[in-house]
Amino acid sequence: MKKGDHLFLVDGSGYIFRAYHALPPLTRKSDGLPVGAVAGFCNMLWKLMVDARNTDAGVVPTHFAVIFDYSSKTFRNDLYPEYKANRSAPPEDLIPQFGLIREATRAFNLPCIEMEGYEADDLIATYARLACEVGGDTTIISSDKDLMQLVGPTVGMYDPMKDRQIGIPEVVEKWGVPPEKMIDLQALTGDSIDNVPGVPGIGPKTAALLLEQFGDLDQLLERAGEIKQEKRRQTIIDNADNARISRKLVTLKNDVPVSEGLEAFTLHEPDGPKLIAFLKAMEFSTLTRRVAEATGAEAGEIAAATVAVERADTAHGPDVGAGQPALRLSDEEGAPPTATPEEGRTPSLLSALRAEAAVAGKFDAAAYEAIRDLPTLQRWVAAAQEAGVVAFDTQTTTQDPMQAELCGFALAFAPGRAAYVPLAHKAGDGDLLGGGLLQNQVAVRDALAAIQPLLADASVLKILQNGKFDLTVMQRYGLDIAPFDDTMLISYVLDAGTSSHHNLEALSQRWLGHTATAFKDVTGTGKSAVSFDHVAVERATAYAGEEVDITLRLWRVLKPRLAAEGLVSVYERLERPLVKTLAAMEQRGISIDRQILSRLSGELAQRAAGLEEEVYQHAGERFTIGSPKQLGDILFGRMGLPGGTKTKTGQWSTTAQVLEELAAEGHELPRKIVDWRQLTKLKSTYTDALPAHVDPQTMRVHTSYSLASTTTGRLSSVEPNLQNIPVRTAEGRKIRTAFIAGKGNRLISADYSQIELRVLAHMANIPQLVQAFADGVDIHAMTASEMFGVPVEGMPSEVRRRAKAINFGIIYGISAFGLANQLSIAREEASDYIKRYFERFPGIRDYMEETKAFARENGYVETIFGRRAHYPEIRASNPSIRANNERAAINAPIQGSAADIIRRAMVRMDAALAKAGLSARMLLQVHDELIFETAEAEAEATMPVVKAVMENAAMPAVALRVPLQVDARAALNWDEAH
DNA sequence: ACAGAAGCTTA
DNA sequence: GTAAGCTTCTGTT
Repeated sequence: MKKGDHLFLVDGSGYIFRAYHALPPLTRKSDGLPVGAVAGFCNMLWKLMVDARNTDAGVVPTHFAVIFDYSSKTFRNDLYPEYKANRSAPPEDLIPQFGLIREATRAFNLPCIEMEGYEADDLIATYARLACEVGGDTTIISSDKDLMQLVGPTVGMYDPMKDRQIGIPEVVEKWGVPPEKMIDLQALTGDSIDNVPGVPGIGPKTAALLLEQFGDLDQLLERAGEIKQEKRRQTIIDNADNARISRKLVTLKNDVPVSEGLEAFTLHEPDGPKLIAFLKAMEFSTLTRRVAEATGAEAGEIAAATVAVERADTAHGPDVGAGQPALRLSDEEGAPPTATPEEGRTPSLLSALRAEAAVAGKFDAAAYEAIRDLPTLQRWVAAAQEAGVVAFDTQTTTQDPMQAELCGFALAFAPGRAAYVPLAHKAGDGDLLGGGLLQNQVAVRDALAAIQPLLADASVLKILQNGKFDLTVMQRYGLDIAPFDDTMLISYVLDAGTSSHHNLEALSQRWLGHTATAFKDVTGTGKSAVSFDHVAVERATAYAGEEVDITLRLWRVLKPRLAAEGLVSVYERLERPLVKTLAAMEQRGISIDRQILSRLSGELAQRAAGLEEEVYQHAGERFTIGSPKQLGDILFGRMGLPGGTKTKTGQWSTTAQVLEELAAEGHELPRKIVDWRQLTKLKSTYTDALPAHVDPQTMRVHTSYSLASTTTGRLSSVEPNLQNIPVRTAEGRKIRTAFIAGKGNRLISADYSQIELRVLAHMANIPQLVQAFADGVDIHAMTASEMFGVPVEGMPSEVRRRAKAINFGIIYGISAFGLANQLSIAREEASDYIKRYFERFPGIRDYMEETKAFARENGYVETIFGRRAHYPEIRASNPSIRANNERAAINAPIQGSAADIIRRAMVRMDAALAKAGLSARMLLQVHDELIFETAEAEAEATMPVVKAVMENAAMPAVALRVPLQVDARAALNWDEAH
């Protein structure tokens, strides 16, 4: 072990008890052998080995050992015979698991360390010290407070069950003292479980206070007479000896004469077949599958290990886990694997190795080459072709790919080996109109001709970051890019939810430990900003070279994780193919009628102005109506209306809901404010903003879809957002009439009916819901009928409305508070509804509880198609944060599965239309709706094809228990088609 | 010039 | 109660 290495020490004994008590259901193998703690232990080890770099610290172990207690008798019993004397025997069903857990450790190819006369904690202290002396770092896998005295600059702790790092600040936060004072604190507080006496009546808060005051235990005992509180003074004086003996008991021994050195802990690749044999013997099917996927082993071909388990009734000695392991694998233990070339590594180890190497790799901007002539470019193309993998990135005049003009492009075929090809950089300052083209640049036509064979070469994988941008730009210049990988999307598939940003800067920081040069630092900001073609070529080369170098290195780190974590098919089927599909949709754009919008804008302006005057009349003064602060002061301050709620910043809330309630009580002003807000919202966000987005060349509106900005797998739409065009009110729908088909064409809108409830019915497998969807009945009416016993025929609309709100609530991870809010009813009443619902649909409650448990266990949830959404705060101790995460975790598989289904439809759509001989073009996606434009004559023939693709989109990957239903309509504008 | 809060639009 | 993006106002840089 050397400087920079990282040692992981797992507190095996501590973990056994925690895993046992944290897993409520008694997990047993089919023969009745209890294995819950073993399962928890194996999952934890696997997660640590595969995912270590996902932790906040982003550390990867180079050395690894699992430490156990040998027996309950240690040198501490010589100091204090009562030490741990009142500890009761372990629970009966835990006893056989001690040996199994040691065997599990060996199956993982990890050293299993224990020593007579010492506790695991002493061994951990000793190894942490040894690692520190050779310059290495240590992470102790435990949350035991007894180990916190070891925390320091090179030693941290990690709690795998709460996914929490424990460093110096966390110790101070929890105990009020730094780690080096933990010994004195424990000496004062004692420990009833371990029978460490301490000083009676002194708890952690008081102990921290005293240590703060006196510095340390010796000072405290020496100057105890200075303590002001009489009773406290006396007990400390009386118990000084107890405190001293307690200190000896809690002080960990860091000089145990250990037999194994740190070299023995070097982390080896797990032996797939051996591990799988053990996991199969334990009947851990999920983990077996994961390990098989990650190690490339064929689980079906590996026989379960034969087991001989020492049962509780035959156990002997104080600690049944001690001594000989209770279980032997049938096959011989192989020799530890020696260093193997990279090609032989499993994906999980490969990605770990690469993550480590990537952090170590240095960036040198001066090493990037500016390609100034065609022969040099051709040499680079040849080198990239030879490498088979090349990162590619465009530099352009604007961020909008529909407007962007190419300034140059960059290539990298190995870490540190990057070049930039300036094509259109201009001379001097940007003020001078058309500041002439610089000399020594390859002509755009020549450069494109040179690069085209590379970008189209089927044997060369192009690595892009947010490839939709580069693909769109290059397609506008007539070039296609295939095949390609997209590092942004790989990161999104792996880490949706763990991190909200998958842009180059964030990924570089996280995975390479490298702060990427900011775009703004190159082009300037605000008024003085210039477009990239006005950046000096040398500077541009440093920037563009760095970007593409980062992209290539990220790919090397992230790509193997897809296989290691079983996410290849999500990436290859749901993400990567959508890049091309969306690029095409964005380039097509949609036609809008600017006259309609401009006329609407005028009307809205007039009506808003009229309302504005009336508002001033009623208020008795002129003020900024759009300022909630001023409005709140006038309504609830000066006018003295009964104010309802305050916002979290203490301002009066003036939401539409509050104003509507006031209006219902007969106040006129709030009504006018609500109306004014609606009109100005429509005007500013839609009628005025949309025309500004019409592309001068195409005369159409081109939105941009973001593939990686939601946690659940939905797309989002920006600049402009075409996924929130009004529809609910008549006034708002007028906006939709401005979205029109081109001359001689029709728009087709096709939307899924109740897709999320159908997904829920499938996932939770609820008989009544499945039947209702099979029968094609009104699902909300059916729900109401089940809940309230009201027949569907002649059902009052209010009853159905309530059931509908509950159905939506279920999808959103229902709470009584939220449902009460939605229906404007008392929370108790909402609570009753929910109770009644769960009585009628107990499977839904089970499903929700199982989803929460899965999320707590794994930190993420999965869609039907295997997409993951991470909720790292699901185990937060703050009940509000935890509840928020639980609701989100319940919603994500439902919303995400629906998102996956429409993604699958979109990926297949263009080919299906082409195959049917139809010319319809897919233009927009609004979560459960697709908008097409087609020739009028083909509209009728197009709809059944679209419907079929959408309704069968889950197949063949998943056969849903319920049919999907799609409604399609054709019309001249979006309002009528919808 | 930018950031956060409040509010409103969609599925 | 889920998931988003955009505009306005307001206070800070």
